[in-house]
Amino acid sequence: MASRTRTHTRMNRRGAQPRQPRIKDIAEKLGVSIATVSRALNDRPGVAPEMRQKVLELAAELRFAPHAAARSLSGERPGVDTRTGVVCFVVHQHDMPVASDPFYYIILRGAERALAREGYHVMVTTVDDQMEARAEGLRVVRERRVDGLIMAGPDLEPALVLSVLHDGLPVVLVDNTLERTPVDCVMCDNYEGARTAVEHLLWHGHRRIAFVGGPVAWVSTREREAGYSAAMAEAGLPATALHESATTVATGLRAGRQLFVGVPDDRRPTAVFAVNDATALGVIRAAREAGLRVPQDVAVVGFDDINMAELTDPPLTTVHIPKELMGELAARHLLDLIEGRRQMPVKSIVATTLVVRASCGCALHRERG
Amino acid sequence: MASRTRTHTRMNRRGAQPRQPRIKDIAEKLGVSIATVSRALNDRPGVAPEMRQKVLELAAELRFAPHAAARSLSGERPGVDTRTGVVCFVVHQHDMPVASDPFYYIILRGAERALAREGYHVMVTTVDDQMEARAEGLRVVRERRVDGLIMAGPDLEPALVLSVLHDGLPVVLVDNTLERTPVDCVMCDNYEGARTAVEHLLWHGHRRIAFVGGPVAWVSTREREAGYSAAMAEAGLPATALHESATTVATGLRAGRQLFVGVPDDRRPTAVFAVNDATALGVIRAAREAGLRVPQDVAVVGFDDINMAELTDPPLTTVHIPKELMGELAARHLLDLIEGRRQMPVKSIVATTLVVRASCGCALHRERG
DNA sequence: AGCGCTAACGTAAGCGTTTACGACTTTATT
DNA sequence: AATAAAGTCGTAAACGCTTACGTTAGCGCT
Repeated sequence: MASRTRTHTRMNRRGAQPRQPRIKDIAEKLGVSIATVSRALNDRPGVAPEMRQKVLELAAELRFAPHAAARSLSGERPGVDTRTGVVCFVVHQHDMPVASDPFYYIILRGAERALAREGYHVMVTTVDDQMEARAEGLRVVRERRVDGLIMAGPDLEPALVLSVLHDGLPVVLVDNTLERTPVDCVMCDNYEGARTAVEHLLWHGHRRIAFVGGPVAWVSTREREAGYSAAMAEAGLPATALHESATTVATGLRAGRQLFVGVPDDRRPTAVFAVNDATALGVIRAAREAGLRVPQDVAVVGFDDINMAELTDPPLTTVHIPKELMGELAARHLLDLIEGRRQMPVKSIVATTLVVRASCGCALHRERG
Repeated sequence: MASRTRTHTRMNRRGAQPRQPRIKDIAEKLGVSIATVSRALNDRPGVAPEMRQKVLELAAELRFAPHAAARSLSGERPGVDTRTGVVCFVVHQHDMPVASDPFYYIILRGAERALAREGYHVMVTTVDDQMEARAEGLRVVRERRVDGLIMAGPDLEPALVLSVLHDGLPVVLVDNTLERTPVDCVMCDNYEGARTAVEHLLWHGHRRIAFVGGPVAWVSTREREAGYSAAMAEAGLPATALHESATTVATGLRAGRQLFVGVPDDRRPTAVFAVNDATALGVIRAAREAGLRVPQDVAVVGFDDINMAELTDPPLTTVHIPKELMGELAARHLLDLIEGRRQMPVKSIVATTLVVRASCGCALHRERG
């Protein structure tokens, strides 16, 4: 029960300062009742225009801001708006060697901006693997009465998602889905992105193209592999897929070694499609270790288009994911649910685009090596 | 007044589900008063051990979680703990061409973990340049009664910081300071880091070393430039510093062009110390454009040690900043202030370390080009 | 037996806000 | 001119929780 403990220090730390104005202060200065002030501030009927005007002016002068906690507390009655104006962004972090992957934080930024525009605040919660989360659910949900959640991460515990869904809370998944479950989600087009990437490698003339993925439990791995397989099958070529326990430079390196060392030239893949950029970079390293040149001896394409993809060696050809847009979409979907504008869940898939740089061999084609 | 508007939809969206248990439910089932339940749950004296036990068991069984809003509302009385258990993480984003820099989000992650450990929740707020922030202050502070703030970003509006300080709220600055103001802050050792980096370039034999920085208004630029200047002065060499309007690949590129194109060989710098990694990578690009090899013709050292620094071309020699640690420290400082364990502000400076890779020329020295 | 004392619990007020309802005033209608 | 209707505002209860204070029961003591 890792609950915030109330210490012996029970002083109101703001006590020294003049405290923030309440509607009571406004009411007294205007000689009216607090009900009138509340109505005026909330644009409710039953207030004379001049009075409303006076209230708003005084409120602005006093820099009045309604006490959010009191406001939503007061609302906790049947038939009344009960929203808190707070949304929780949950990101699952593997306590693995910290991928240090800012992927989800860029999504967070996109979501935060869209939510702030509508007056909502965002609470961030990271949950890690052996968290007691499964046992006690999300504390933030039960204690803070958040209005909804955006959940991101490749291996969200389905039980966790289902538990908040069962509580009737609006949920939007990002970069993940839950089969057979009516839940909103925002994905990028993993399948088409992968397919396009592989087709590009095929266009380059490659025939032995390998796929390096993460855990099959991850949706992104499965969908990207499906796109890869489809492209290969269409070209009448066999598919060979490797699966690693994560998608980091380290796992890419390991997979790359498996593909390159001790493998005869005529069986070694001439191109690799990696499930993400970090993996791709690991594969490139492994190729170098094995004395292979990229892209001349092995072409490599990634997925994600991380910040520095154009500055790697060689500049990485990769499938761009519009991360901020995904965050913004997730926020908008969530707002639709919270404000009751929609009942049926929708799954959004944003388009990806192949960003052609050098690691696929295009620079060679253009005679600019 | 971009306030969350209450729509016409005034339904309690959770109404369908059985609502969460309140202490009243526990009290009724046990045939005691709510006061007793509250005391038992909060470890206050005046409850018989067996009764306390029964309350705790039933609470666990019902998955009871105290309503945080009600709890802190109830506390808003003189002489009583008024904390909300919520801390706000403010990050200033320039609405410039989106640096897309996850720097502050990695700090956020570090902070969030440390805060969660103590039972606090984190609210994220981004403020941008022309925000009404200056006019109306931080909404989240006034409405949500957060217990404290961690503020990050190179150009935090001092007025904004001062306004929350004036409200008596605990504040910790990260990667920034406020001169002549008693405020906690967590920095990395910009001066020593820069100095060490430049000394390394001097050790390589370079004499014409340029500095490419961001706005002088930014503390990081000033301190790193100071370290650079000190090292140069000590070596009896003149310093030449360029200042750009930001610290991105684009600004690095622009500065690099200024340093390299149309400059005679004997006046061109043979090494560049860049204020951060993005800038360094821009400089490297500019060098390439000018037909210069890195590190043979121009050595480059950065600052930050971004995720992909070892995978750039060439692998970037840079000064490592322990970002997660900075976030964790900021969180701990803030908790000290909130819980009243400390009055005097402290400034923490975490050590940086030079990570030697190839862009400084060390690979050549080791005869491993 | 009477006293004071303490432990255990109940009662009720209060935190800041919203809103149902009622009271009063003004205007419109007959 | 009487009355209904509409408009404006006040009163008070409620949201879930904490806590000051009051009450009761049990104890040991003289």
